Amino acid sequence: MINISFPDGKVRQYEDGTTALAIARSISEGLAKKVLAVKVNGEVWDATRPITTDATLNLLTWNDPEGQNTFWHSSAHLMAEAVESMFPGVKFWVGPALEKGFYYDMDLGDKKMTEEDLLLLEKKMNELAKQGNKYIRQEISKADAIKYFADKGDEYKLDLLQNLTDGGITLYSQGAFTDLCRGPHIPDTGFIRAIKLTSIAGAYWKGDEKNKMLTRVYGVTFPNQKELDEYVLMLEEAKKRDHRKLGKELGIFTMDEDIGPGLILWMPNGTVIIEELEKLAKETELDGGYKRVVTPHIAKENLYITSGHLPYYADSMFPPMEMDGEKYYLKAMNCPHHHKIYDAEPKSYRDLPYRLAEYGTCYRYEQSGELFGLMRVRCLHMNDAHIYCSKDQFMQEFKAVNDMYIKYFKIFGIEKYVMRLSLHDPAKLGQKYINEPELWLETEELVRNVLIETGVPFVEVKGEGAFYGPKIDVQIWSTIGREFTLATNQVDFAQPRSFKLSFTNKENNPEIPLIIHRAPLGTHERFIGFLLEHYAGKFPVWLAPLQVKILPISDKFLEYAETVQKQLKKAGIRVEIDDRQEKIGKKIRDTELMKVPYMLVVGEKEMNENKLSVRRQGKGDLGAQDISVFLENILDEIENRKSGEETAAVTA
RNA sequence: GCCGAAGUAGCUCAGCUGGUAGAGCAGCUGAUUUGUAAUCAGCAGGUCGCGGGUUCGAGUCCCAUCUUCGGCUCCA
Repeated sequence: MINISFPDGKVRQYEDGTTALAIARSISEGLAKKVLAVKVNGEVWDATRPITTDATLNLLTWNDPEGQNTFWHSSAHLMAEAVESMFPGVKFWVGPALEKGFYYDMDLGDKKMTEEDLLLLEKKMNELAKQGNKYIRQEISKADAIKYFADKGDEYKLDLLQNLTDGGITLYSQGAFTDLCRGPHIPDTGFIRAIKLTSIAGAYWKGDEKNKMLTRVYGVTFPNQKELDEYVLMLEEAKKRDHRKLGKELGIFTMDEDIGPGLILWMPNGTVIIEELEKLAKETELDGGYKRVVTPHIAKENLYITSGHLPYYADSMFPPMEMDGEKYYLKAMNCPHHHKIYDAEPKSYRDLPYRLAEYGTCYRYEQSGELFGLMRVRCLHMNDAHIYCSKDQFMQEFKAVNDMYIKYFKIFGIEKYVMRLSLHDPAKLGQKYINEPELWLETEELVRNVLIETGVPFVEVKGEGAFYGPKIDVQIWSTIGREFTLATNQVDFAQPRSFKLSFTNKENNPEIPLIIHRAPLGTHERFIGFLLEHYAGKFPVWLAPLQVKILPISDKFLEYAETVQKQLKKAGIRVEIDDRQEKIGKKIRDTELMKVPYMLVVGEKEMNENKLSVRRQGKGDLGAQDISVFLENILDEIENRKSGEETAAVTA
C-alpha cells in the first residue's frame, strides 16, 4: 500500500501501482470524467500512469492551466494522427501546446495543405476523438528509439533524439499514431469534443530562416462545444477593437499603395492625437530637465560607421542615396545625430546630465512580411531622448526615466504590461553585441538594480539587448495577441567611445559619459496603435480628436448651437455642430459610433434656459447643465488628462 | 525575405460550373423641422489592385507583379 496525500491535507491509502484516474474514480465517477492529468509530487503526469510510491497528488482538470496544457498537447497528437491518415509519409517535428491551443510543425514532402484540408482534418479529428482511443505511454531505450525512427525514415525525430539521454525517453501512441514525446497526455481522445483548426502557416525548422520551411497548423480544442463557441465569439470581439479597423472607422490613419508599404498617412483625427501626445511629452520632458532639438532625416554614411550601427543595422536601413560622391542614409535612429549635438560644444561635469529630446522621424526597412498596421511600420516617429551622464549619475538618471514610464502608464491606465530586462547573449559577443564582456555584466547589474529598487516586477531575457548595451523593454500585447515592445530604456557604453564623447571632470581630466537612450512613449505609430486597442477607440477627452459634438434638434436651433460652439472653441475645445437635417436619434447614433466623448443636445428648452443637454458617449443622457458648468467640468477633465472610468474600458 | 490566403463603389459585402456587375450604409438632390442609437423618396457612384495571356467572350481560368492579411524570421 502507498500513502497518497491530497491538497486538502488528507492522506489515504491505495494499492501500489494504482493510477490517478483510479483514485479519482474511487472518489466519484464524475470527477474521473474530468481528470485530464495529475500532478504527482509537483510533476505533471498522465492520469493513467501507475503510482508506486507515497506521493502528494493534485488532480488536474480543465480548470487548471496544466490541465489545459495537457489537453492541447494531446490535441496536437490527435491532429497529427488525422494528418498522417490524409497525408501518408508526412514527417513531424514538434507539436506543443500554446497559451490558447496548439500547433504541430510538419514536413509534407511534395504535398501541399490547403484551407479546405483543414475542414477535412477537423472532420477526421472528430471521428478519431469519438473513438476514445487511449493515449498509451511506453518507455523505450535510446537505441530502440533511434532504430524505430530510422526505420521510419524520420530524420526530424532522430534529430530530437540526439539531445535526449537514455532512460527518460518515451513514446506515446493513440489509435494508429505513435510519436516521440515526453508527455504527459490526457487519458483518451474522447475528452476532446470541440475542435477548430485555425490556420495554416509556414515556420522555419528550429526557427532559423536558413533552414527548410515546415508547414505549421494551428488549432484549438475544448471539452465542449459551448466553450469553443465562446472562444470564437471572443475572437470576433477582439477583432472589433483591432487598431487597423478602428483606425479606419475613426479616420485616424490610412495607407496608400503609391506612398509605399509601411508608410503611414496620419489623417486629421490621428494628427490631433499625435499633437496631444507630443504636448504631454514636451511638458514632461521640460519638467525632467530635457532640452529639445531638431535633426535632419538623413546623414552621411560615415556617421553610421562611427556609431557602429552599419554592421549591425544595414539590413534594416533603406539603401543609401548617392550625392556628390557621398552616400547618404535615411536615419533609422536619432542617437548619432544627438551625439553630434552633444559634441558640438565642450562639456564639463557641470553640464551633466545633458538630456536631449526629440520626436525623431526614423526610417527602417523592415522586411515586407513584418509590416503590421501601425504596430510595425517603415517610417516612425520616436519619443526619443538621450541622456549623457557620468557613472555616478547613472543610477539616478536611469531611475528617473523608469519613473517617467510609470507616470505615463498611470495617465493612460496601462496595466497589462511586462517589464523585460533585455540582456546580451555571451555567445554572440562580437556579432550581435559589441565585444565588451565586462562592461556588459557591469551595466546589466546596474539596470537590474534600478528595476529592483523601483519594485516593478520584471523578467530577464538573454539575447534581447541592443548591440551597445542592455535595456528595459516594456512588452504589451495587441488585441489579437501579438507581443510588441511599447517603450524602451537603454544603456549605452559603446557609442560614447566610438564618438569620442567626453566631459571634463572635477579633477580637470577628460572622462567618457554613459548614455541612456529612452523612448517611454515608444513611437507615435505603435503607441497610438496600442491606445486605439487599449481604449477600444474611446479615447479620454484630452486625447479625443473631436471632444464635443453639438446636436441641434432641428435647424431652428442652429444659431443657438453656434453661440455655444463659439464659447467652447474659445476655451480651446475641439467642437463641431451636426447641422444635417436629420432626426436627433440619427445624430446621436452617428456621434456615438464615432466615439465622440460629449454630445450636447440643444433644442427649444435649452435655448430658452441658456442650457445644454449633456450626453456622455457610452453612458447616455446626463441631463441639462449650464454652459459654464459643462465648460468647467470638461476643462478639468482635459487639463488633468483624466482617464475617466469609462475610458479604462480595458475590462473586456 | 520565406510559407499560405485575399484584393469587386468611400465602407461592409454578394456575384453558381467563363456570357459583359449588384445590395446595404455613406454621398448628392428633394420632401420632412424632428427631443436621446438609423425619416422617406429620387439620383449619382465601379477600366472588379495593376500588367500580360487563354478564349468568340474574363470579376470569374492561367502567368507575372503590387498591396494587405495569418504565421515564420525580425522589432520601437
